[in-house]
Amino acid sequence: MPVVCSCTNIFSHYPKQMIHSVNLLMSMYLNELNEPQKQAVTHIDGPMMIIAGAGSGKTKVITTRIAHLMASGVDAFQILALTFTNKAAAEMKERIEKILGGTDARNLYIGTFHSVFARILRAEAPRLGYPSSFTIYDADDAKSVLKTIVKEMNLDDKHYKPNIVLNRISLAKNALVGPDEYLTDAILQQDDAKSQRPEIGNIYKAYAQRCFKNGAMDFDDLLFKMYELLTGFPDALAKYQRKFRYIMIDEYQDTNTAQYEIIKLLGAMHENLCVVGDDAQSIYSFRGATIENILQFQRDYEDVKVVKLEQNYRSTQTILNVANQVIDNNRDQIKKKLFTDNHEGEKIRLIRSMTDNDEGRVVADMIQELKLRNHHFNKDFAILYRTNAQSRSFEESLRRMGIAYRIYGGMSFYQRKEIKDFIAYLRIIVNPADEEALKRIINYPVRGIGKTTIDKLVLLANETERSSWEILCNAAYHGFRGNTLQCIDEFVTMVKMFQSELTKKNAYDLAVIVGKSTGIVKELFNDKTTEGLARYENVQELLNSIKEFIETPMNEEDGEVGDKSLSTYLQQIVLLTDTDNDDQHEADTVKLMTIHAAKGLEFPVVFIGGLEETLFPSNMSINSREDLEEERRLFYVAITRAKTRLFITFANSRYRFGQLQQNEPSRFLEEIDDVYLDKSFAGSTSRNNNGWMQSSAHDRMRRGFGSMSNAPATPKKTYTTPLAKPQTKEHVPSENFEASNTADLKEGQTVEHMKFGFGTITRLEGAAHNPIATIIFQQNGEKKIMLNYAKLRIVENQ
DNA sequence: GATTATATGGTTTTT
DNA sequence: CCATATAATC
Repeated sequence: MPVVCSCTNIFSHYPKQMIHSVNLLMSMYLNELNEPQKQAVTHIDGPMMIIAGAGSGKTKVITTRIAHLMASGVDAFQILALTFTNKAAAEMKERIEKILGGTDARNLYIGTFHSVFARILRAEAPRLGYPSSFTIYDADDAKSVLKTIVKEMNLDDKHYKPNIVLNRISLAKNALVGPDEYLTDAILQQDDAKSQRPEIGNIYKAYAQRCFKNGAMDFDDLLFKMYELLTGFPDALAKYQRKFRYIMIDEYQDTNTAQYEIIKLLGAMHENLCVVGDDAQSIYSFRGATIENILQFQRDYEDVKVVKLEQNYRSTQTILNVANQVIDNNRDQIKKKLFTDNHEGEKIRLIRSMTDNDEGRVVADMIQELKLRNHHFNKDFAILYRTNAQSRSFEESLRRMGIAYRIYGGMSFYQRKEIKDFIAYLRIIVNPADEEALKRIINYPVRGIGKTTIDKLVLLANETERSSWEILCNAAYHGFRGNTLQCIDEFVTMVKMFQSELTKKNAYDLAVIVGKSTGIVKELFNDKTTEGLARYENVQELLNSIKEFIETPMNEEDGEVGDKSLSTYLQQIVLLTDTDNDDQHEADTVKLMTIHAAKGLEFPVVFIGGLEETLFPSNMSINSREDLEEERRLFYVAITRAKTRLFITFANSRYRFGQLQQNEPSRFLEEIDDVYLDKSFAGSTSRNNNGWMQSSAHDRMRRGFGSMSNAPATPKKTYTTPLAKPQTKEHVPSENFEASNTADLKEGQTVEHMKFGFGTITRLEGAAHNPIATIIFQQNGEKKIMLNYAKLRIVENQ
């Protein structure tokens, strides 16, 4: 090999004969950068802050900089890069690998705050009194613990709702306030007293104790305990300071106090800290993030190099102008001048519709049209919205049009009941103290350990300061008798068997044994309902995912605790989100997601839905300047996702909690100059008015049949038009359609169903309170109709 | 003790 | 509208 140093592989994709010297080599990838980008990449030692505007090539800069560090002789093992999502981490890894062409990138420590800290905490757990196989509680587990604590403390669960309490505790942890400090902090106590919830501090304390007893940490603990580790154990601090010589932080504007302090500690020895962020895109203050961190960064270190990336390579002039104009209404911001060399592009289209369903239909129509006229693919489109609940109307119309789509976020695969139940078994095997897992499975599948027994168990556990599991193991001693005792013993024997297999079998084989021995798989298999089938498939999918985990070659960056153990698997999946499964990411589907989930992504064509008061901005956020400005930043993020075309839509009214609610157009719309807008679809008295009225009348009728259309969605699957080939031929109800009294129905009658059309009743059955009619429809064949829900019109008596 | 009917209340946003 | 918590019934 003719070339100079160990850094050859970086340039392996360049023709060899071009390679003459290191300087020339470096200039090759540096040449692809603009001036400020180059400055950011080539700065090696000392603190640096990169203010990276939307679409300014931030990821490119970070990845190139890491490659450059390695080219300059920095050991990959000494580089730590922290991101907010697994997806961002994965993308970075991939891009660095591409630049390096070799395997060196494997040794980098790249991951989310939570997953990197979880890994470290697992290695250091004993210092903190935790088992190294500690469980990570997700929000559901945490809320469940809180619920039991509130009950045990005899507090009113109407006042102490798990969501509210957890939020409060979460904010405290993110601000590095422990239970004792919480209880003695006058202001916090005052706040809680004011909101009629004076006991939150005590709940917090009990919650922390309970989690510890259960050998569990919640999401926030992964930060909080990491901080405790670094501050409480100087040798641990020194160890990681030495290890991470170079640290990079992505999305710095979204860091909270805990993250900020941890970074500060880790970076204190070498001060090779590089933070990247954009204050205009700070959208996580509800999670404790504070823009202050960006400002404070310059105060904390001397000689901070500051680089601003202001050239946008993503969007058209028009899109950028609109974004700039909107964000300009915010008072709190670092002034930037984003510019682009891109084309002016088309105007932004503003679309008004009557209802949320119309909004969905218009967007689907528009996508169809653009596909035909401009040769777009499905994957060129994204539909973004403020709340997950908004996805439905888009989903329905895309389905009806036969357009393939994929929803990100919402309930993820691992949050489904059947999956959580199965996983609970795996959790209890690894960590028998995990009360939440035990609670889920102690009587699933039903084995005769009912409420009475469980209540007694919990009482005993609290009295004796032991875990429920320990008590179960000595059930006879603790006074359980007869059939109950037998059931308990059988359960204990089974779980102990699993535990003994833990060291002998790999995670997949063990999971298969669990599925068999518990009877879960068989039970789901025997459930032939649609939902049961979906659940069965989901469990199979889970087993597949475990297998995949086992078979994936081990990454060195998994470091000292990296292994294929069950507990590593469990740790990995709680920290995974729906958005992270990027196996489908390249699939040709329209992408639907919240704006939060869309951060960092870009799409050729973007639709932003629901630009209405009370929704966007959310009515939770209109009472303070800070909150409103965050909503505006959110809008800014949404706008800047678009590369060439942007559509903004809003509806006059939408269904909320099953009721039609009227809304004003969002105040944000007034902040956009008309010269950038195409409002031909937004007029209030346009010719389309007629069409709207008709379609919303149609909507109103369809609403009556809500029960028919919600087939359970299978996770991780792309919806390629389940309704494209409709099983039901659409029927337009007659003018005079009026539901008849179902008590008058007789066999042999001809009836009209609003959806299925005309048919003849062949059979009437079912209990009086739940009568069921079998009807042969002319268009749609035989159906069983629940008369309590369906509306039927008697056409003629036989 | 388990299965099923009824009531209630919930929508920001996420690791 | 939907999901989950409680009450009612077998």
